[in-house]
Amino acid sequence: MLFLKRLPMPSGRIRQFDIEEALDRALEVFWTRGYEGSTLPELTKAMGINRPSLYAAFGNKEQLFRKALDRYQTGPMSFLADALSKPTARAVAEAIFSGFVRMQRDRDKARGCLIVSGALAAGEEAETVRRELAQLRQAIVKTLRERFKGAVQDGDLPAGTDCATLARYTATVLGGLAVQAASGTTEKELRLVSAMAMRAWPD
Amino acid sequence: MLFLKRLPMPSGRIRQFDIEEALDRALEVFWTRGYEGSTLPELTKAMGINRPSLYAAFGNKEQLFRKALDRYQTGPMSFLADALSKPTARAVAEAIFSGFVRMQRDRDKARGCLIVSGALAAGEEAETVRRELAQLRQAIVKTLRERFKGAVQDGDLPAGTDCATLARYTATVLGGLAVQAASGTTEKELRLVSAMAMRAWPD
DNA sequence: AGTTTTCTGTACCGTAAGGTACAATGAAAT
DNA sequence: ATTTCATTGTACCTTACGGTACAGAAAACT
Repeated sequence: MLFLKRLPMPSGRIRQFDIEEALDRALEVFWTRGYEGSTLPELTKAMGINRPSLYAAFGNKEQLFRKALDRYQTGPMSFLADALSKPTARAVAEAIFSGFVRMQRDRDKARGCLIVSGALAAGEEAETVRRELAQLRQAIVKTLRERFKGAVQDGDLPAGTDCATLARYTATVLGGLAVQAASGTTEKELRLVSAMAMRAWPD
Repeated sequence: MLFLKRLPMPSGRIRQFDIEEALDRALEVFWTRGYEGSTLPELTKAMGINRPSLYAAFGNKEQLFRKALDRYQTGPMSFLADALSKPTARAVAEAIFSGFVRMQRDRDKARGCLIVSGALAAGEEAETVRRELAQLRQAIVKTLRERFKGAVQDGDLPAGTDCATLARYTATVLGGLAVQAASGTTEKELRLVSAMAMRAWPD
């Protein structure tokens, strides 16, 4: 006899907080402080929950960071994936830069980019997170490269274009904008830099 | 009656280690781990000294970091100040990019740039260091802007050039290269990106 | 109603962080 | 040889970290 798994009928006390809202608050802390710089007291205070609730809902600090990172990519950073569907390679890059610059708007403490400042250099205990972020940055380069290769086949980009370098240049400017944003550079200034960066574009 | 200050005659046990060599080792640790990620055990082990020696010679962790940062600027990063004396604005930018790329050569763990990855986002206790690094990054932009303004007056750059944006673009690419280097991008790849970045240059 | 089950809050655990007291060491000065 | 005094090594301090035990609270099931 087979027993069907009862999916969502746990009984017991229901969660007193919204799990996605708490995740947004955690994201804000990680964004501002980085992975290592974010402490459990600061996280729990920002999330409005206590420690055992955090661990029950998210596992531990590292898993919480990963979930916040996912939410970052599908939320504030969603312009990146969206940009890929722009018609031309140039439009893709423009959408990425302008999307990032716009994302910095009205942001108080959490300036820059979580994928960059989450853990650029870190201690031994944060090595895993650091390495994962580095891989993610490289994965973004790879995605861009594939997109640009398609653009060459479409005749959008000139034949013989170095798509790998074009992708790395795009990622480099994006990362550079993140560093600038974290240094207090204003939105308007970032926009001017983005426009200048596009002058390097082929054609 | 005036007493002359006896300058270098302390008697007592002499220091058993070379203070500049120890500083170089500390720099390597900060470079790899960032300010927060560098622990006293790792620092003292790398420096080959014990804790009281470190505190006697350098003050504390924060002051040690500042001294390592100074040494970084006058050592590995000296190409930046040197680049300013290049004859043209374009040559300045080229020297900065190629200097940074060359600096990454033969570097094992300490990839990237201390000014960027030392403390991009950090906890409360590292706020001072983080802010100082952000100011330093902005100071670099200012220095470049002044250099480029001079280039306009020399007729090297076209009249009406937006020197502030040009300076910020240069710093953005440099910061982006630092992020890329910290992500494992190779020297050759960085060189190609640098060349592409120069395509945005005026004229 | 009572039982079950999950979440919440307090209070705590072990560990590691940055920093220091203090006695021992050893080179220079007398 | 003795005194002097900064450096060295051990051992320790306080504090804060990430993580958890456990009892109380509250919603669903019987």
